[in-house]
Amino acid sequence: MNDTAATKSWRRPNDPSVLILTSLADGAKHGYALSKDIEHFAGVVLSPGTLYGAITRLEESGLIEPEAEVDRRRPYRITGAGSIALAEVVVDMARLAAVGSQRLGAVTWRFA
Amino acid sequence: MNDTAATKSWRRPNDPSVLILTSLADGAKHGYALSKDIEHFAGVVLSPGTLYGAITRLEESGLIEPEAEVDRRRPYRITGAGSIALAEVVVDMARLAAVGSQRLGAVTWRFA
DNA sequence: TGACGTACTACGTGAAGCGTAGTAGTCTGG
DNA sequence: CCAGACTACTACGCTTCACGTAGTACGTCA
Repeated sequence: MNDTAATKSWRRPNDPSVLILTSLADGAKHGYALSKDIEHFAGVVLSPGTLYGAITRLEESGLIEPEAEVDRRRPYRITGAGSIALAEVVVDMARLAAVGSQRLGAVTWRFA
Repeated sequence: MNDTAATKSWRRPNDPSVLILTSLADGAKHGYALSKDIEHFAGVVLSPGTLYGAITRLEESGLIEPEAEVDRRRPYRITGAGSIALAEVVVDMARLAAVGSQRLGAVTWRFA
């Protein structure tokens, strides 16, 4: 359907990548701030290994890029490609959620 | 937030499990039919290894259960626990998609 | 000054995605 | 009537990633 080669290569795994992109979508953040933000909006705590591993892979894929290091904070910002990829994933997730709820038969929709 | 122990243990990986549950949500199907249905509604082709591996794990988790084998078709049906789990995932996905689209700033919503 | 919060790096393990190959039955058409 | 396509799986192996644990280091506040 969609699924460009680039998309496929990083969308494969779970979702820490998606969570990171989502978090960066409203402004650059460094690792620790990311983990706090994600914990806040998704209720998921990513351990350092997961977090920085995913960050490294996202950077290698060109979906996020580092800003100038301040103190020992290394902030990252989402790239254009990253925004596009995130948008695609968001649409896919929404569609899948729609199909799921439809097939389950009228799920009570409540997201705060 | 939510995330019961059971949920966590199988939600970890990617999504073939979610796709399978979604597909089974509107009726029992055997492996091959599943793969066709998933290809149809999600545009994703799962290779046998992925498909039957995920099926096995879902069965071990009690989220789906086999029906009587007819011919050489082994149909599976979603269990109560499976429906609940799927509903949770659907809500999570929808919420994540909502946050993502919000942060991206008004994504054009179009799911056929 | 020592405990706590911040901000990472490094490393190892296990599980799962994914593909490839192989088996076997059925069904269709030339 | 047999070759090829479709159906429906099983078995195996590779690679990647999630995830955790441990460790380093700096700042701050009591």
